[in-house]
Amino acid sequence: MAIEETTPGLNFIRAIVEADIRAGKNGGRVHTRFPPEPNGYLHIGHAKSICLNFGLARDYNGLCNLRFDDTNPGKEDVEYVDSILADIRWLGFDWGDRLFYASDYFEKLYEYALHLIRAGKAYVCSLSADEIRAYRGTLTEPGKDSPCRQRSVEENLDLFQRMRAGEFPDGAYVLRARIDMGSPNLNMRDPVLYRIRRESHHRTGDRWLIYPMYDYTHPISDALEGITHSVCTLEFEDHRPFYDWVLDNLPVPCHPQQIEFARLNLNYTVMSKRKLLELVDKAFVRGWDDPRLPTIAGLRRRGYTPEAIRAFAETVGVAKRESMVDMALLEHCLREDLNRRAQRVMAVLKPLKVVITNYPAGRVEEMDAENNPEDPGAGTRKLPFSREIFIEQDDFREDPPKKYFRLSPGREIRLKHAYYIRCDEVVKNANGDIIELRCSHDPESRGGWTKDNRKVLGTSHWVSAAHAVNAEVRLYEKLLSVPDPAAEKEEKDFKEYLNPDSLEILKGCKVEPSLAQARPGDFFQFLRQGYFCVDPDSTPELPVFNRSVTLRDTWARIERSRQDK
RNA sequence: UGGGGUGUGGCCAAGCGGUAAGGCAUCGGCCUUUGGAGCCGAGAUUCGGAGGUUCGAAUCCUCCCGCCCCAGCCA
Repeated sequence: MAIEETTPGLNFIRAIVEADIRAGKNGGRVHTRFPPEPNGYLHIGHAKSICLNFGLARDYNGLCNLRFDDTNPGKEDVEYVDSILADIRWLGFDWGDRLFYASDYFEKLYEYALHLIRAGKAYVCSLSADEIRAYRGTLTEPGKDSPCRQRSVEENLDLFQRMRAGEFPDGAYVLRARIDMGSPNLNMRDPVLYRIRRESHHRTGDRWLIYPMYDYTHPISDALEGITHSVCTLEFEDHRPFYDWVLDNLPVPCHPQQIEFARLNLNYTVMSKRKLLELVDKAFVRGWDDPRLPTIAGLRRRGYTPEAIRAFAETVGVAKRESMVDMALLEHCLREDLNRRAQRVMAVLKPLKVVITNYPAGRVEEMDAENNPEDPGAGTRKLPFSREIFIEQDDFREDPPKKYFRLSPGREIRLKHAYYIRCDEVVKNANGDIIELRCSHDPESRGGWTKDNRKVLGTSHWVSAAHAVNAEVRLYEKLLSVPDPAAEKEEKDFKEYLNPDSLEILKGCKVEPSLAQARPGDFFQFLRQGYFCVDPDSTPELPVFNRSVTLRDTWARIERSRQDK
């Protein structure tokens, strides 16, 4: 694994793993696995688990398998396995030749089931789904034994084989573990091991008519692969006694240890597969890779880097308490990565024309611009400057408020890498809209300096009108308008909280000429605005940029706090 | 009113009997040809609450309270 992060501090799982290594457990071996079900796209929460499992293997000289938990054919699809493979690879992890599918083990799983039946530890039950539920009891009352619990081994064997052979319709029988209907842990009240499903499986086709349940499949799959530490999320804590029961009652090669941690929750977004699927299916977003979604595909299209996501996964930590991580932390991780690496470029999103009246018409100067002040090795490039330029509409106020350090009538600012300009005249149309500024430049300020060292109010980005490239820019905001719909007073459907302003498409943006060559996947810092990446929709005729994250914006904060008052 | 977990500043999170790490966010200041970046500084007399043990407790004990998960032939 070519991951460069230094070994992170110890979380409780690493503490367990290190203690096991010290104790010589598993011969000092560490072997984890990431076990997604191919029924949806991976999201940032999965990324945390991926980084955890692959990171454990990386840091303790171990291995991490990728295994698809594909035991429910009705919900699963190859589209999902393909996307999952691509996303994990993109995140920077490598499972080597250890790509497995639970469906690879169907035959062995079946044989193990036979073993349980012969040992009197599993039986075929003819109760209906409703009856099983009724017999299960409740949280506070014990369940009742199924009348089928005493079926003979021979009859169970015969029935189970015939279930496989397809002699019965869906739902006619299930295979159940015989444990304890009085257990306070519902998962131990004779859980279902196999159900009949006449469904075609994306890998095994129509070979199977019975499918094993997750709780039965998972421990055996782990054992067959020699997993040492089986890391999963908190909701499976109650399942651990059954995980152990399966392994204790079957002649499996080893007994992995299941360890549970709290899943990641992020505010202002949705993380459940069900909700993500709904947003995609009902076209609230443009697809699984919509840049507003916390899916890996969406984050990638948004401009997130694998490095930023990995750093985030390390930073949030691993623990057992339910938590809600602030989206600002994710954004911070992206900024930190991109600040070091992104080339700075000039892009005017909402253009305002400026005519520099004392600059000769037809003259073009090539100004030197550094590509990245954080990285001297990034070099410089030439920017054409001419009499007519565009600046940002936000960089001019006819009536500037206090602390506004930008252009206004009579005031002087610096055009980054170019000249100082002073605003002499504001041109408006019949509606009173400002359509043009007439300014004069100081020829002595070429490059953005003057000998007298006088201070200017601020520095603006700009682009030469004659040389600018037209572009489309997509601005993204939070997916939800509230941090946590579940915490709202009124219980509404989560879709009620979708932020109506999560996407703003800007046409007619003006970007510096070098950006005509930008390719999908390239990322930049649009000076003073944020980090942007080239969208796959981009064409040579019309580049399309996605805003990945804004720069920290002190002025915006001042204005916001003024509004609050 | 069964069982399993969990409660440390706004959000994460260390800490495992010796007197509250770190990150994000926030607020000041410095610096700045990005109101970016960077740098410096501020904030829990306190660890869900109440008792107790101890020279000493976030860490041990007792009781109480809050929150999460479990009654799929989903994972």
